Amino acid sequence: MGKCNIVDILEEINLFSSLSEKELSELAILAHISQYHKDSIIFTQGDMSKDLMILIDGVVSVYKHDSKGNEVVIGYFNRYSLLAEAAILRKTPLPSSARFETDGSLLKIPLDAFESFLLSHPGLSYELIQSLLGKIDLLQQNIHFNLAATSKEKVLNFYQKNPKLALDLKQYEIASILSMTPETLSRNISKLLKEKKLIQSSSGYKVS
Amino acid sequence: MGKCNIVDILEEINLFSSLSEKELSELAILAHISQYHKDSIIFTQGDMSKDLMILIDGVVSVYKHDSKGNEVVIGYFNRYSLLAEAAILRKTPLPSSARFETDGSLLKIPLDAFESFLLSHPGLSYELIQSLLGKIDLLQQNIHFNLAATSKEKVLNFYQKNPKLALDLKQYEIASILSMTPETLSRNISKLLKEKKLIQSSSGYKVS
DNA sequence: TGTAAATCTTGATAAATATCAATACACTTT
DNA sequence: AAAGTGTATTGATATTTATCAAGATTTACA
Repeated sequence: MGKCNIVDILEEINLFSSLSEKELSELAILAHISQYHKDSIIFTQGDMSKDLMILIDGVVSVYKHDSKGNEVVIGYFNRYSLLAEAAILRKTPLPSSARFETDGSLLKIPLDAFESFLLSHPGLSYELIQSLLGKIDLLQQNIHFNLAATSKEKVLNFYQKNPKLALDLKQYEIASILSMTPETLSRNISKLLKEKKLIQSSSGYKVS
Repeated sequence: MGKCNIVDILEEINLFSSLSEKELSELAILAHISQYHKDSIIFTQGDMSKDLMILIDGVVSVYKHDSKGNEVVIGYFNRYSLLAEAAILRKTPLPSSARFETDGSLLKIPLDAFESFLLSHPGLSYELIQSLLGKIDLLQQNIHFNLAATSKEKVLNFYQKNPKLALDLKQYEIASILSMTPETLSRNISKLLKEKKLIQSSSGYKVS
């Protein structure tokens, strides 16, 4: 904490790519970094946040609880992801909870400071808009896919799009992301292996 | 077309609420309005659009085709909705198709003109960000809901959230939005009527 | 008003996924 | 190597939703 250079970190974040060194150091004064241990809860559904949060290190899972109390994982995030930015910027209660799955750290910028910074730095608005557009795109893909796809298609798509994540996660964790049971996932993996759409490698499954 | 005053229309659009009369008339020079008849196709999945599109009048349905070729309606839009803004602003192919369900009209602003206008009017960036955040919120709610909900919950939720739309649409259209069959919708309406969670009124169903 | 077309409902059956239970496998720890 | 724990697979069954087919109801309009 004390010894990390916040400017160096800010430089890596796409959202801030339009800012000069000088502007970055102004921003650095507003921001601070917090360290977290594995399994720390970052926020809980219904919370309000006064800080914008950017994940700097580690893996974070974002999840909700369904009507039966089951945890449904919405997604896993890593380095330089904005967390729950829509609710935070709109000052509405957070729609989900988040937890560190590994040790990690978070950059926090007080929302009011960020907002005035935004007003005085038009280039930042542009980057923020791009970032939000990217998010909308992802969400829309997600919706369309989930509407149209069978379990088998979801499984294949997951391994195609997240080969790296697939290696790290347990099957029951993948099942939770795909909102199906581990049994259904297992059965569909078997089918895809038989159809040679997935191939088994030493440490997991690969596509093709 | 000839006789509508574009400035008057622009004034009604939230996105442009921060602009002065003078700025609105600058923008009006860039924009134009097109009239459409019922059933006109506005764009087709895969198209690129060089114009930002804002719905001025009429009802537009946005839809995709699933793997079996069935049309899946993603949503119905009315007055002052931005259409497919994420793909258009990112200059990526449109992820869905859109069609007028009634006669109507569309305001179009060439994308490059809009972009330079955006750069020179920071207040507009702010409004655009708010609009995008609202969209993200909606999409996230949609995802979370669809993950967790049974058909019956989806039906009840639809009538709660869209009482007005529910009156206008045929049941098979509602079924398509909820991505279930008309039969399933009909059976769930019956159940909800029995449980008195929906009440039958002269011209449709109401909640409670 | 009467008829045809469109829409909605109901029933029987099929298909997909969840649930529950048992077993198999893999990785630690000793 | 054996025991134990966590994870994955398999089978039997239940539940949910889709599909197909037939009827009932509503709407349009001639």
